[in-house]
Amino acid sequence: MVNSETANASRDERAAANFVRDLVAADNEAGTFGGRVQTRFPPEPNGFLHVGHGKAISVDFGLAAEFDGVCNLRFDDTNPDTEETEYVDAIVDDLAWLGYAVERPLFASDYFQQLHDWAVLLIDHGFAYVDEQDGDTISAQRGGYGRPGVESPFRERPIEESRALFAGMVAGEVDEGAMVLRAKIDMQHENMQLRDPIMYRVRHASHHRTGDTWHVYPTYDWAHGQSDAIEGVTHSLCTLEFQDNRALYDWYLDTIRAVSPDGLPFDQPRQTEFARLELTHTITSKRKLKQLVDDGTVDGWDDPRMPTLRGLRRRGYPPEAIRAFFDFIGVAKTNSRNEIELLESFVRRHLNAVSLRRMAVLRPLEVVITNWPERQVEEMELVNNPENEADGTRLVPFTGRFWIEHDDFRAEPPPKYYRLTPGREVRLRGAYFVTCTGFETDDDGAVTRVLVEYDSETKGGNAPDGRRVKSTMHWVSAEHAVDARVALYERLFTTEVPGSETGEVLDDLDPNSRELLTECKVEGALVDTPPGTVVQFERLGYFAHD
RNA sequence: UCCCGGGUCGUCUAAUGGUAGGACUGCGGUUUUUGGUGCCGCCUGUAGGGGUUCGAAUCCUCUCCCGGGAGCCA
Repeated sequence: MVNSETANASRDERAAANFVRDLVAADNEAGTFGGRVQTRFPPEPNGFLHVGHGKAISVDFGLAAEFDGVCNLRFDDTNPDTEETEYVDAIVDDLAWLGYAVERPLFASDYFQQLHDWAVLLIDHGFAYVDEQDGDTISAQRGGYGRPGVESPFRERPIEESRALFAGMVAGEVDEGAMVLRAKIDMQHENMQLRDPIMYRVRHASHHRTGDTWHVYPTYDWAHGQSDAIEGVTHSLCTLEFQDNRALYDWYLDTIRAVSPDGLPFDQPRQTEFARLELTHTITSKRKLKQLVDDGTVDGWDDPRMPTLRGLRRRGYPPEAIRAFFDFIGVAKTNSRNEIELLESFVRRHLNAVSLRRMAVLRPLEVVITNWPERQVEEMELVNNPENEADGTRLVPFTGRFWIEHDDFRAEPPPKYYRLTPGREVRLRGAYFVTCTGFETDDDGAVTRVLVEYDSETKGGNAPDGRRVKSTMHWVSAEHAVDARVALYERLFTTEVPGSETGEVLDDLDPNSRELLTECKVEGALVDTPPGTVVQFERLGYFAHD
């Protein structure tokens, strides 16, 4: 079950817009694909998945699950120059983390032979030809928007000649760039995608799966629709920039069907485009992310500041929250940019419901209870999760010397400051009321130690006489504090493109975009528990133990 | 310039010919053993002009604006 969230998914009674869902439902009603629903998620294994891919995954897998259908993970590994097995494994891993475990991924490269045979069929029927012009020439002949293209001088060459030349390409007898196989469609077509697109190019690179078996590799367009058809995909969902490719997608399938002795053994899949995810303050350009990794701005693809799925994972984003976010924002054709705050709100909502609370002091300031019995240690019972009683309580040691947050004391308080200040009584969470009786400073006047007196009648944080305090503060016993490294997210995005210390490498980022990385500081902290869990933390959002 | 998409609060999204609603953000209040959480409230929107209709965000029409498209990338 993919959509098993209850608390998180029901932010709005109404389902978010999902025109693809409506379309699939309509197809089912009309019996278009015999009630069958099959989708696919087709990443190229040339990098790590980021949050933008997450939406596509959610759409592809989520929709299939919703209609009791199937969603394949199919690697679009048609370009040996850029693809590596390392990425295949990482993508499978990220998918599983997001909640979509794939038992057996598929590969476009598994269809290379079939694709080749279909290409030969198209040649034989005069629908494809070998062009010996170079790339610049072909590009120039394609024409422009509103300007017709020019037909290649090789366009009308004899079928036998194209067939022999293509065989040579396949056999590895042709240099890279010397020839391509092109579909013969229409050089005057107003849709540029249909001006004799390239089906095969020569590459002598070793492919991550097929090794040196092939010397020709299919282009995206020639591979995609047929791969869908071979697998029995009914709904081929992709992003908006492929809208113009749909005509070609259909042309290839229609043409193969027309010239095949047996036709195609499946219903023709239908491509539908939806808007990709854009998030404010978030880079999803693979090139720019790679730049950040390569120049050491971040520690790697899984750096918590990265918008990659593995970055989000280390950042402590629960996959359930991410999926709930995707459900909420819906699927539409409108070009849109979601605010990162909306994603964060889902993260907070989820974390608030499930996180075990712990106290942690980031910038410690020592506090001494002057009337505390020497060497006395008490165990205070604190609630693990106020949102869920079942999470129980824990015992936290308390002594006469402890740390509080530096910001929680002010020698000279500004107006409306309710925390510790000379003469004021506050509550130490789950422990005692204490009243500030003084403080010590160093030569520069900086506060080094705060002195308080405690009221022994207020154990647990309640005064028998019913008096109240304006503020409750967290603390960690100095004697028992555990030193931890935590990844801290005070604000979940950066405010500006970094300055000189990291700025140079990012010159080609738009300096006005304010879209860079999530602000993330990895800091030392004194916590009341050993590392190991994601916990929510007062005022700061939340943190994850490193 | 040609083709294809798309325009509802600041943002995302409902309303498919019948009260323009929700969430996020922001602001204010309230509760609270963390200034968190919760709860309540406020703010702001149908790109524009014509038309059809008792009635239009919705249908027609013209205009404007935004996005994508001329890799041997995907």
